[in-house]
Amino acid sequence: MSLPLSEKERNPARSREAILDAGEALFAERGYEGTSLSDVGTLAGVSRGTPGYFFGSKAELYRAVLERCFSEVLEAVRAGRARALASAAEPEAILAGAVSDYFDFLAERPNFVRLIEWEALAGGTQLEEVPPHVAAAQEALSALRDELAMGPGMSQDAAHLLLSIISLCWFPLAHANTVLRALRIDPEDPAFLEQRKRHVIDLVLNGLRGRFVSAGATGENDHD
Amino acid sequence: MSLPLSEKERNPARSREAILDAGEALFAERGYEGTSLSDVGTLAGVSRGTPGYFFGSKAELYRAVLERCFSEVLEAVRAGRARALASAAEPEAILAGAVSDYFDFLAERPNFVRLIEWEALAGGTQLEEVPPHVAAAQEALSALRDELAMGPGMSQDAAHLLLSIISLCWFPLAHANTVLRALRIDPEDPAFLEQRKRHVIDLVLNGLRGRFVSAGATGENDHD
DNA sequence: ATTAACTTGCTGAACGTCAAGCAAGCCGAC
DNA sequence: GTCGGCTTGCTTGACGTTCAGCAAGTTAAT
Repeated sequence: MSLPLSEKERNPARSREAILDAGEALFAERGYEGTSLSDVGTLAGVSRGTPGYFFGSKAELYRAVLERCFSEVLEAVRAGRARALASAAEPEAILAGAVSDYFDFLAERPNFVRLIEWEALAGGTQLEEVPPHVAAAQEALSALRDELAMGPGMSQDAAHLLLSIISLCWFPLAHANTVLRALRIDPEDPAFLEQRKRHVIDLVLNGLRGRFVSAGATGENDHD
Repeated sequence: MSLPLSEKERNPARSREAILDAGEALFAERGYEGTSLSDVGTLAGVSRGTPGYFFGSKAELYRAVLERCFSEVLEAVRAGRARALASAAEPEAILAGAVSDYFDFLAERPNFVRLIEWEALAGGTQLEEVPPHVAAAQEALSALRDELAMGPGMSQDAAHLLLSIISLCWFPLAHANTVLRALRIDPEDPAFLEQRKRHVIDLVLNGLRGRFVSAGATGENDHD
């Protein structure tokens, strides 16, 4: 009979998790170079050397953090896709809902956004070796193609649309300290976030209707 | 009479410039923490200590790099605005041209994009103290408001539209190594860039027409 | 000769990694 | 049941490297 493991006992599983959590927080906050294993240890409540003991090296700890993060993302993509497939709503409403979900997903995961921003600057070399990353992107792309029932000729359009959705949702989160601040926008303001989400969805839907739908059936975004 | 200053003579102005150039390249490539003054000196063709001699400290060199970068940006914004004011074209065409120009501007300045990405992750604390940064954003916003002849009630819409334009142009450049690679897009491909630019302009124009313009006058983007 | 434009040597701090050490649990022998 | 040896979890000290900043030195221009 194993008791719930009091705070002070040995517990490798909990130590591992604590180190992963601390690593995620610190790598997201300060980047790979800006984070020392000593800091990770301190934040995790273990000693200087323990992160190295469990993960072998700083690089491997970093990769483990990325891996765990992207598994969560991939899961979310699959869940979203399943929900879309099961839904009886029309494509526009489904797309609007998906954009809304993605927007919220990112807004709730600043660590994820920042980790990828660091990776983008570092060249994305670590990211390539994290399988769920590519899988998540590819599955999202397939889902969008399927949902929009696009012919093979329009597959480029799906990629562009997906890229635009990601750009629009992502950028305000990544650049709260630069562009948004210069524009005197407070990214914490929930009113801004709501306006923003609506604006993004409108842009995407208008873009989707594009040149072949007249401007009659607008004005209702009945997602959420 | 001063000759064109041969390569080896002393020349503080040229050394300063060389150090600024090297600093810009290295800070953009590796970030503030990842760049050593020794590296800057080597790339600038001077010794280890010279960057410190001219700029006092690493932090001040960094700020000087940002300052020079943003002066260029501010100049470009003002030039663009002047061109728009002098143009007799209709607002849509002017907006399309401005988006196209901004798109190209960013694509030609990877250092600028990367410097700001690093700043975004560092909290933007240095950026705040670089006056041209805020000025450029504010002037771009005013220009957009003026151009679209927006009433005071729609000023939020102008900010959102500007933010969207920036997001759409910026993101593919910043995330060539992460999202684009996962989507199997080659960001170097000129065909992609052209498609992308068109897509962004279409999104923006469709978004602008929004709900009050019918889908008749589309299909021609006669900018460039 | 004096000043400005550099260069070189040095110092102290920070960091990743490795190796040694210690303590807590486990397990079979008795 | 307890004792001795072994493994595992974790800490601490040490080494080599890197770097920013300073100080002292050296060379070129005026």
